[in-house]
Amino acid sequence: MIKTPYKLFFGTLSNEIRLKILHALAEKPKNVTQLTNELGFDQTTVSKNLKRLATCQFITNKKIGKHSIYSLNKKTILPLLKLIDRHVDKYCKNCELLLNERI
Amino acid sequence: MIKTPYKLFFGTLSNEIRLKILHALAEKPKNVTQLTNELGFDQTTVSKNLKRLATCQFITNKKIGKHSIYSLNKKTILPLLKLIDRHVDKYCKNCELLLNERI
DNA sequence: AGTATATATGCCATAGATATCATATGATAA
DNA sequence: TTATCATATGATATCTATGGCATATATACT
Repeated sequence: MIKTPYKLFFGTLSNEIRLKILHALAEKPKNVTQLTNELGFDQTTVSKNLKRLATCQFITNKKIGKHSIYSLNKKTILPLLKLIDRHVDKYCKNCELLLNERI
Repeated sequence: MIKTPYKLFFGTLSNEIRLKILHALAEKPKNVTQLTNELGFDQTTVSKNLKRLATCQFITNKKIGKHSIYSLNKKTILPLLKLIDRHVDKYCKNCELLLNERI
């Protein structure tokens, strides 16, 4: 059980697959099959992670026929990632090193 | 092994204890003992989570004698939390409901 | 109806993250 | 030096989160 929005939201963003999905959707809206082919994960894995991203409203979806098309919520995600990028730039130039050790 | 900065940073923020530490440090800089007493966790737990927060530069520390004083990096953390707050306000008014179910 | 395609959900083994115990290191004072 | 306080680290048991299998649901077409 997730207790706070912060934990829910940041937890959603701390997953490689979900980050890749966000990246893939940054280009343009895509359906599940497209994402599955592009990313190479199981379709059920993609679906579940899409659900979690949608729950957080980081993405939205629109059903058209059999297809479920997901779009990035750019208004939130882009500033969020930009903030982290600026933080890395400003404070974590040597961050690469830390990534190789367990913290 | 943590592979990307995003996963590292967002993972750091998706933990109750670390969020509480950030909240406690928002008030003023504190040392490990103060935080331990205030939050009620084991001292070693507090120390380790402080380390991870410091690794991400979300907090900084200054050693004075035997004491290690930690301060919030307000320039990053405050805008970050504000961004999430605005997102919740804008898109996730009913978010409380989702928090009670597994995603 | 049946078939094919697209997406979603329940279950579960397992990988990953976590808190705590025991212990170590460091710093100050007697 | 020894004792004490403050903080940090290593090992480990436990808990959580995860991806993928099997399956279910949904939609469209014949």
